[in-house]
Amino acid sequence: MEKTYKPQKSESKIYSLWEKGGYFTPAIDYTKLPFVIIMPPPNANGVLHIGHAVFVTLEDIMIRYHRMKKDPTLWLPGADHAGIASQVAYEEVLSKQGKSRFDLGREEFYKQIYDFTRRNREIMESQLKKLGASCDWTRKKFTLEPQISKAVYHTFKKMYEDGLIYRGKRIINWCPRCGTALSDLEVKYEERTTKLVFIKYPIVDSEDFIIVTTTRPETMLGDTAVAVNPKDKRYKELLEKEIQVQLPLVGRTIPLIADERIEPEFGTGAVKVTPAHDPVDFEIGEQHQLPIIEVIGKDGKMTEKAGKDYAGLEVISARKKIIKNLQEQGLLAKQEDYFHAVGTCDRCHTIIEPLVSEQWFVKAKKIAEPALKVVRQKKIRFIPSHYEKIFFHWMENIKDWCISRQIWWGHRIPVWYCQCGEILVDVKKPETCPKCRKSSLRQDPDTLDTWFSSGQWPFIVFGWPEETKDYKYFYPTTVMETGYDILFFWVARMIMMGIYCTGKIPFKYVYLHGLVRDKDRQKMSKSKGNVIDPLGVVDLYGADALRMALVFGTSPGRDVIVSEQKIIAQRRFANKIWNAARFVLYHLQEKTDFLEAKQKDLRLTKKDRWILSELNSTIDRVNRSFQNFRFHQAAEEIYNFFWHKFCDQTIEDIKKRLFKGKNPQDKLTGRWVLHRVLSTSLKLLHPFMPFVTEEIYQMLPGKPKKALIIEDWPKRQTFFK
RNA sequence: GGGCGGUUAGCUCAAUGGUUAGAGCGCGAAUUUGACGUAUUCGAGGUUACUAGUUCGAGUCUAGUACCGCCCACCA
Repeated sequence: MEKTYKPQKSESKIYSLWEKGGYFTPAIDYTKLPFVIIMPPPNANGVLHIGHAVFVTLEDIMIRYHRMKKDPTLWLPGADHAGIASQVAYEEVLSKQGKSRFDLGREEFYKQIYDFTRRNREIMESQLKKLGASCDWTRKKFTLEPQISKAVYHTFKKMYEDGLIYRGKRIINWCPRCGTALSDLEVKYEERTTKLVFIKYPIVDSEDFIIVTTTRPETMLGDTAVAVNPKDKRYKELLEKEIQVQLPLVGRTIPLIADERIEPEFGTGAVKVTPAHDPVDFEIGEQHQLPIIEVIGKDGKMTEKAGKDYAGLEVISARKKIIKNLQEQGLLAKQEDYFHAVGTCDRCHTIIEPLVSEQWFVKAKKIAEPALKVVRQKKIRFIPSHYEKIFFHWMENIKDWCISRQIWWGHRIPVWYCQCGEILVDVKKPETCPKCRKSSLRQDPDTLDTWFSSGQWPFIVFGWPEETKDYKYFYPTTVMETGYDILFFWVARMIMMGIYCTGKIPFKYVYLHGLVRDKDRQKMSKSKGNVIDPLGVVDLYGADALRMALVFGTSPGRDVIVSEQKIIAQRRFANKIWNAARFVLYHLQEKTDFLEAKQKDLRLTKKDRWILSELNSTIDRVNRSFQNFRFHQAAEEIYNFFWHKFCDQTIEDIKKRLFKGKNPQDKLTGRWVLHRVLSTSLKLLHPFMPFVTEEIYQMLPGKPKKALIIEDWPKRQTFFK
């Protein structure tokens, strides 16, 4: 054995030993309940980062533990096409070549991005292996493969027929850069300083004005009313008179209306109403039946309806021009600095334009109710449990979910339009229109929100809606382990869609981990230059050290702090295990009589009995920690036991006996204790540090199994004198 | 505006109402020991943010205060 542990020499060899053994594929056993984790499919638009290493570590720990406990254990790997994210990523690649997706055309673009994601998937797969992920590669899935697409279409059709999916012209979040609608969740609010503008709107047949307050003066061109709170005394008289005001610069007259939603304390208490470009105004407009005048287009520029002075201008330049023109006409009351949150695109940080547009929506409230119910009934448990409250709060206030995206990369919406006006929803293109019998059907050009498909992941990976053997045995799954940052995006949707589609909860436990931060608690990002590349760490210090560093000193739901120091500390531990084993194996190989030794052959000392009892209580504590999803605690227990009890005390103690002892029975006992404690420790350590423990196990004399990965999880054992 | 967390050693974090509140790193000292210098041994370092309560017993439970962080949200 080498003097120090060299992970580079063992890891790939060990991984292929496991792969060749077929240990990652569970045997279906109807007499047993399976333990199942569906891997959160990494986005196929890049390589793995440290955040992925966190989920690999946590999930692999659970998987290896349950596999050793002899539960039929399945960890199903996959990859996500990640609609907008991948399209944005590939458009960046193209723009470096001076091209856009329009230069390629839809078909070619799709083909290229497919290749791009396929290459990434191959890299990711090899990276997962380097991290030691013991997932079942025979069952790996990709969200855009035909069988998955078919299931996604099936769900769309089912929901459409059940009236849960509808098409409507409503106000949505539009990213002018990505050129697509977004769901509310994909809008990130960023605090910015802008101007709060006070504009005088002249009252018709009067010398007076109403001063409105706005942060978006350019949208005034599309105003169709001015609104105040009905309880606002300042405007009581004007409301009673049912006055009209004249829209500055445009000249149109618009009514003064009353609406409860207007806060009298804000600005002057009077607000312009632009149903086409503000979500609240849209609602007010619907209620008061106001016309919708769209003055900003999907390109982020002013439209024809904005008038010839402004048409074609970017929003920002239109704003400047409007302020200037208002000022010239003496209609600008004042301007002040204003600090508030503006919606930006989650992917590209461009300011979101609320626009009225025809899109597909899911009636979320309907499917949210049963999801809320099962969590309230504790049929699904969150770890840590306080995320339940966060989940409730979001689910109780859920709004309709816009699922159509004007991008090319993703599942194309399974809807066909006929010239006769008929809308056909099906899993595949209908031959002819059943109404007019024409065959010139045109498919909806849009694609589905990525989360619409990933929301079905826990069951479509098993071939649902077919009642496959896998589906029947492995679904519902056991644990959904993922980051808290996608609780709403993903977890909530999986629960809703799981119950809706299959009538079953998709998983029993939701374990949420935190974000990875550096030792100064900074989020890791390329621009900050503080990213830790997990594969670089593996090459330098070994996968075991990385895994242990990611679990040590963390707790569920809390952010994970990693530093190189912490990884180095765990590499030292791997080396400690190695060297302890080196010592023990040296003595075990000398004489293997301990393998046949019965209890009566042994003469256990007080210290021997102490370490055996410590081993027992370590097993108990580790088991308890596993039951409570406290993996860090389990890791720390074994670390402490192995290093500070077994190495520091027992090995030092038995060392004397083996070198200087005269009595062969004492020596045999020493070897027996060393073997017993080392081999049990290897099992306890294996879920956390699979490589070094397997490497040592392979050298263990009289090993009962071909590999440690399929060993039996240790049980407490009682020894008498 | 609403909600959810956090505040424990110099730093980053653990701790299921129950011994003397623990790790890692860092710091100080010793040790070349027959597995390990990527080491070992020993040590210093804490009013568990603050105030009041519940309890035989509180870092842990309750209420409040102060800071810090995150999430959600239609003050335009």
